[in-house]
Amino acid sequence: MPELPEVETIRRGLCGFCLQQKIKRIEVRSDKSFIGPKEILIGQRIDDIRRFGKALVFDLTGNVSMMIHLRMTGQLIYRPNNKKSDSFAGGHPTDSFFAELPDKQTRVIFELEKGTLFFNDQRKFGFVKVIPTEEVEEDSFIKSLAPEPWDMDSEDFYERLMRHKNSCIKAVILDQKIICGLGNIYADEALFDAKIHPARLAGTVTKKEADRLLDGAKKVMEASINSGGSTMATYVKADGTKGDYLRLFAKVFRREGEPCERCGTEIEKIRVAGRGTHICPACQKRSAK
DNA sequence: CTAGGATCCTGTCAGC
DNA sequence: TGCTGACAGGATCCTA
Repeated sequence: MPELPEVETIRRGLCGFCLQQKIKRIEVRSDKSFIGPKEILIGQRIDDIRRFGKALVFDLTGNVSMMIHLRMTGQLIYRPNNKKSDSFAGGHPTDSFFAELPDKQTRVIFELEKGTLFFNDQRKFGFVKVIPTEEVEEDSFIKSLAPEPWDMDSEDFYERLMRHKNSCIKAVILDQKIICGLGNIYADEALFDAKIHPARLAGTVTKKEADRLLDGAKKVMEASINSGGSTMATYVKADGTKGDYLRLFAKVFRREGEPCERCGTEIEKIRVAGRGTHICPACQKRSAK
């Protein structure tokens, strides 16, 4: 569920809390959520946290890394040993951010020197995977990722769309092998920004529209990253305040029934590519413009 | 090769 | 209250 901006926000946040800490102990509470030998991570120090699309890679000493993918419902929550210090939570927003941990959804616990990192994941689609550091780029998931919008020029993007002429444009931009970083929220927001109906076949998208869409994708994800809190990652102070960042940010996502801020038409929720999809039916016509 | 749908798993919510 | 089905901020696998 976390998309590129959330994962980037988590990366930055966790860097501030976990770098240079040793992993003292790992408790795996769900075998499905942890792939590989956990023993070789014990005693290693966290040197760096990298991001590949929506996946995080923790590089440890000893030439070993661990990839963490949150998929739909994963969360990473850091709690300091000193309860007066700030904690950090990011990922699928639930009350676990503020709860006593571990809780029912805790799948892996990383005990560090100064605190504890909890990997929570309601649906168990996410995972932690141990990989030798020099093989990270060869991992089949990471290897298959397309460039992010900032690293793709508009001609390249248009050509990629035209390779999937008969798929809905929304399905195409959700495919991480075609363009990397968008998920269900930012796909809807980018299509709204570019005034393109999500159910249109990619082959009907003009070059000019593709340019707008690529710009829109950059714009909505940048805005989210720059908002600091992003849409769901959030710093949790000792007094724990909750904020709905998504509502501040999203123009269409989960706004069905509300007026479009561009034209006042009621936002609708439809189904495209098997996913809940939010559009302004007036701004996003089914034909090219 | 592409395109579509089912699937992994758990929880919540609307409707009866 | 209790049941049922739909749905969920992702990605893969299977089928045609």
